[in-house]
Amino acid sequence: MGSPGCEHTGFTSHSPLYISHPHTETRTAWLDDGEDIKPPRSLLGLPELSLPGVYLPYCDRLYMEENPWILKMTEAPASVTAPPSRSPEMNSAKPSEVPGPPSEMEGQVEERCLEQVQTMVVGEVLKDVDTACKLLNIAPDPLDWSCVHVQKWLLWTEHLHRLPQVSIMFQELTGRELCYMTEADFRLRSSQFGDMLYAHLDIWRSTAAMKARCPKEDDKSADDDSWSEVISNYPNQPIHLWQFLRELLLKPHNYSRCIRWLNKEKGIFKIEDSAHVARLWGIRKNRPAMNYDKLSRSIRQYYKKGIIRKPAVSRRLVYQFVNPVF
DNA sequence: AATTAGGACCCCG
DNA sequence: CGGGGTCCTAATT
Repeated sequence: MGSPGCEHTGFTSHSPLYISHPHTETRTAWLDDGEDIKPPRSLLGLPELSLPGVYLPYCDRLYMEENPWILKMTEAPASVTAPPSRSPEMNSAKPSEVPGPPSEMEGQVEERCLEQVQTMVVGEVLKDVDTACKLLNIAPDPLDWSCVHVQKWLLWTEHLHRLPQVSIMFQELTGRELCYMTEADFRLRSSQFGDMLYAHLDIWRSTAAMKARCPKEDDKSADDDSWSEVISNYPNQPIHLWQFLRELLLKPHNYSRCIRWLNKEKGIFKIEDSAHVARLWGIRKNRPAMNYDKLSRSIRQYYKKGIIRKPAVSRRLVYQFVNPVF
């Protein structure tokens, strides 16, 4: 009876982001889009996040969420196209729109727009790195990673981009060692995805560098009450399943598609996508074989401990925190 | 076919 | 020892 979760937004977590302008035309696409389109080489090796067309490997939900700037950019001479998916009508239709040579003013407008985009992109990247850090319980700077952290990050990246398991090829490597590897080294370990992983790592390093440079740049954003909240301590404090679930629940922006409150006051929540939640838990615990069967077994252990129970009216995939202190 | 409930056993910090 | 992970059986939805 229920419609499965994916509908509300209309985009999938891996819709491509399109940005184009007269001089640069960049399209990013996710690997499982079928054709494997990669960002221009020049973008991959960049030490900084400064680019006109932006490759955003792990900003999954990035700006698919009807963002204002997309509209702005559409009005500007430089056109931004954000095809919702594969709708054939969208692309080729309008010959009248082909712009002449850009005037100077148009160039300025364009630059400003690009600046805006960059700023927002950087913000999003920072946010996503932050989220990943908290979920994985790893430091933002790859240089600080242990072998375990490296594996977590790899699992995470694989998960986010639906890569096959390449993490096995990077075992026994610390973050520092990883950072010293060249792109060629990466490709040696995975001929198909090495460069991609290299690019992702590069973004993390850039982000860490940026954070180091301007450490006060915390987004004020009100919707993310995540900064102080939660997540206790960095060191490898083992996290409990119920804590992890609570973390996900407290980040509806990122995870409401797989787990959400039915009644926050009473602590009642529903797992919308059991497989996804299990995967996240597996990544967090470095247990690639985790699945909902096992996760739910662990939840059931909480019954007799009085941490989680089934609500009065039992429904599938619905649980309740016994002491909802939120 | 998925989910639920719990028993059993094992591993690890 | 506690908290899970893994595997399994049986019942329920």
